[in-house]
Amino acid sequence: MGISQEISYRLEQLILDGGLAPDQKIPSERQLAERMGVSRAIIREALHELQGRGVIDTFHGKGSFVASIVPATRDLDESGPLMHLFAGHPRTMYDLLEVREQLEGQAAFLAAQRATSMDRHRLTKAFRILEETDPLSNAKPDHGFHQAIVEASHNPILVHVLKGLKNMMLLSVQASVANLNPREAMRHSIMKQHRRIYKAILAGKPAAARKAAIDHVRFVADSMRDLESQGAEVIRMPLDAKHSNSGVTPSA
Amino acid sequence: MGISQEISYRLEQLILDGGLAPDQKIPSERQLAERMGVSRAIIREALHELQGRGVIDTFHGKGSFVASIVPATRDLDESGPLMHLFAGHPRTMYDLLEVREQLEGQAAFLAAQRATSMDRHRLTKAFRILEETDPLSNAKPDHGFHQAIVEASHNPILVHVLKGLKNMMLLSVQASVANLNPREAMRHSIMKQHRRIYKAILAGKPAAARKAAIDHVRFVADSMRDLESQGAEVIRMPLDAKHSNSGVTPSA
DNA sequence: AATTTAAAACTGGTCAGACCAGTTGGTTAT
DNA sequence: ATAACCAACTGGTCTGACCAGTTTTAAATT
Repeated sequence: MGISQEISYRLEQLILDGGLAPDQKIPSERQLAERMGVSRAIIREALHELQGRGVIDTFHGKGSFVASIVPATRDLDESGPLMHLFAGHPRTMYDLLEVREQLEGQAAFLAAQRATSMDRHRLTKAFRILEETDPLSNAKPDHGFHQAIVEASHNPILVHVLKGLKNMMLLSVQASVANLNPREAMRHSIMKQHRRIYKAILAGKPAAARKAAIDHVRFVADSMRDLESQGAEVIRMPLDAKHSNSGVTPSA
Repeated sequence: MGISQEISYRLEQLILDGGLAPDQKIPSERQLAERMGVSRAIIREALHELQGRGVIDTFHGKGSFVASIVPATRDLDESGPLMHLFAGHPRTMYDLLEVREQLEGQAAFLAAQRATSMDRHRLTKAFRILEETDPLSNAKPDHGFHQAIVEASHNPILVHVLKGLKNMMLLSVQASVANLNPREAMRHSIMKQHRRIYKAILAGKPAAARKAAIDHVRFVADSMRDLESQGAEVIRMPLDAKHSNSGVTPSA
């Protein structure tokens, strides 16, 4: 074991021992370096390791903080530690949609055959809000609707996985639906798709619900693809050299 | 995000997408530094992050290597509390399978339409090993086969999600397939299913591949359900730190 | 020639000091 | 009081050197 490992171990120990509580600030790299009698490079390497393990989060100019153990279901604030990794890759958006397609489909399927009366009530409520809002200017209702569906599936794993994917989604693109071209035809299509999903679930038709959900996601994906081919800037990709610190700021 | 993160993303993507296979050596730090146009310090920090996530292992004087799949990656450790919540609840197993069903299906689908010649080669290799081994006494070949499929899908997100699910799987039950009742009929069924998946992918028939994969997972799930109803002890929950191996040895 | 040995030539590990780039808070000028 | 500004934080990156294992190469010995 190198010194770097030892340091990360000691830091981790420090955190776990209660010396440092979640969201608490960690001493600066220079301080740690001096206090532990080691170069700053080592400290940085150790911190990166902890960062990789999701133990801490680091912010330029502010410092490093102990990661909160539980994401706390906040809106778009934080996502899984590992999730950040894929975000920013150009292809990631479509990779995500390919996975989401199936999962949303399965969620709708299960919802259709498992939704309780309370689920149906919540779903209806979410759907009404959705219908009353412009789906292209506000993504939240859309969010709520899909969330209601997956929760009605009564599969915690599914809920968890989709939540993770949705977080990644937000990191890859500002807001999937919101960025779509506000053409009237498209707006109408999306509403129609939502209604189709909703009705299928309420009617207790799993197969139909699945198909409707899959078609919906696929439609969104295709729309984005079209937009992109038209030169619209939907996807950010800071991969190569002159990356310009694009897009999503955690605190905003 | 800093350059350091970007580098680790790029490396990660490279590894997950099959550019670098497990146990394969990663270029030296100095090489990477020059090739990616950054300082060696950055490379080291990026590597430490991957190291923290268990993606790679580093040895003084030798180099860094892609970690073998086996070691308990802290991947979905983000769901730490979640894990503890889920594990122990028998239903979790089936929740997992419900999700996996779709994902494996999608993986097979994509593999069928995207697999390169190298993918096919790896898949074939994995399949041969699978056929030569008793699927009920050793879960590793099964693992390898499914892994080869999902990697051939060329969707890093899918790879990641399925890996996470698989980890949760291992926590819920020692070894899904391995614990099945070694009835001759079942053994034959499973082999047949594997072959069906394999052929569909090689033949480039996405729809058929998906169906085969879904049927396979569903079959396993049903088998477990049957077993459980017969009073067999299928579901275990080892999550505790101490008890190392009481009962079934994962044949490590 | 075959074998042993020693020396390059790798690899990662650590250090030092410098400079860039965000963030923050206090001081000053308005 | 408010705005503008500057100084002192914070992390981010670069450079080049040197130490410490490992492997390869070439010389020395048998």
